[in-house]
Amino acid sequence: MAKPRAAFDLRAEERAPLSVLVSRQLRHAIVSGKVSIGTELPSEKELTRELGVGRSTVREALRILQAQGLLSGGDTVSTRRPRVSTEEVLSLAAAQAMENVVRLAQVPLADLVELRVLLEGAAVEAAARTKPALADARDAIAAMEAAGADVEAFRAADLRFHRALADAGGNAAFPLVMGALRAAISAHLGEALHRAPQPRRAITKLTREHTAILDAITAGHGTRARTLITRHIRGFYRERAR
Amino acid sequence: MAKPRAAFDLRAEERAPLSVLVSRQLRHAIVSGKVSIGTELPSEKELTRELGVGRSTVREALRILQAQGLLSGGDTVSTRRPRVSTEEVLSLAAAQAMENVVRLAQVPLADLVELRVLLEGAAVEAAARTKPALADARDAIAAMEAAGADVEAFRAADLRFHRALADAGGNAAFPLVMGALRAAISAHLGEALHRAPQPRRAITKLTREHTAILDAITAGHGTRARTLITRHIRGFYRERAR
DNA sequence: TATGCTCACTTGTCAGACAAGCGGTCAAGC
DNA sequence: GCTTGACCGCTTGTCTGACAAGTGAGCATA
Repeated sequence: MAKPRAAFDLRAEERAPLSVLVSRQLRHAIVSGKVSIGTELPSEKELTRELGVGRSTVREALRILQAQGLLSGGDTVSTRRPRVSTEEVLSLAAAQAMENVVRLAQVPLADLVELRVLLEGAAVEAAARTKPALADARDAIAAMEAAGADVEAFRAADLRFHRALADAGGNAAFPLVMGALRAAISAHLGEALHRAPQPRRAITKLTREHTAILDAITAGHGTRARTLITRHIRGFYRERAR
Repeated sequence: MAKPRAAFDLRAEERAPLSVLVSRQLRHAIVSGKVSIGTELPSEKELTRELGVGRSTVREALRILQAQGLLSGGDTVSTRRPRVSTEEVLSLAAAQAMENVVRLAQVPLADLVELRVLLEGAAVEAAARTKPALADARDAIAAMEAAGADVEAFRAADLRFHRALADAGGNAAFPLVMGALRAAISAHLGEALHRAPQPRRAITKLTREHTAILDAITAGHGTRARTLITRHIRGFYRERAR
């Protein structure tokens, strides 16, 4: 296709652009842990030399990895070297991917909400059994009580609370899926809470529900916690969604 | 940063490479449905003209969207125009993103399996209530019975069966998450079935379990179906893993 | 010692070049 | 008339060279 094609021994079978091959190679090095999290990559020119391909190719490969979330751009503007992402960034990328699918496939909001109910229900039930530390959830509730009518502050605290619950389930996969779900859901829902006629009242009600859920967990009442959170989530969406 | 910067009225606040801006713009056009699925994009040169940016920039933007799964390369080799992806392709990309996270975050296999149990359990329970058409699942079982000792054929049929169950749950979000999970799980597990000492026997056993699950669903025994599939999945992974 | 200047290096972007493959046109041959 | 083969343009993939702008390190000066 182009000139040198470097020292790659690509099987003629596998017809993929060089840039894709390069990105795969780098991806493999990353996910296999060969280069650790937070590492700065060499400059583009160095990569050009090391990989034996042109800079455009290297750049395209980097862009692919960046889009997949495996690399995240540095903070400075001009000298920013891409770094191997933290899982934080990566799960953000996964969330966005999920959101893309959900939007393109036009998954109904109700289905997303039911999935959320299922996951969070399972998480709180597990938490009631294992009784992990729930300081974060407690803090979040305190923040909600302090929020008053500040919708934005409440939203942030609500996020923290539900994330804490997902973590408390003890299953590392839950928070990841929940994160993806959250992005997809809020894409549907937008800023529904802002449209509430009486934000202060709504916030108070939701906060009370949160407290009840947390109490049920700490008391070890798994089934009750599940019922409460199911009602909590369903109720919220029933009210807000259209 | 570069020369023309085109007719974009980007706020100086938002410091992002032009290629990223372009990709965002295109992404928006896609997910908002402005360009429909399967549409072929204009050639790179045309995009260059339309967007007022250089070809490298356009190419990087396209690569980003491709990595996100929003665009998929055509089938021909040289004249392949990127097309707006089907959800099929997109959910594949989401699956890969999920896999990245899972591997980098080192989510334990057991957690993934439990999540799968939860989802499929809920799906079959729902299916037992709603009794949707399950012809696909039945076909898949027939294919398994015909597979004999052909591990690859069995795997394909197994995939179809479980996908059919996920679909049967009636929740459009399930199959998407399941797809993502599957990629992550098989990344962990590799080709475990191939290592089974007696593939034929293992296949027969699994097929029997599948049949029992399907029967329970069609009989409307939701709880039983859930129990069976839970055992089925857990058992499989307990045997295969490690 | 603190401050400011200069310079090398980096990324972002563009323009131009070429190889290879695909599709259509058009003429020659049956 | 229909098939076949050469040819030409367009497209993608890749490389190279160029330049603007920003960053940071080293160095000179107050």
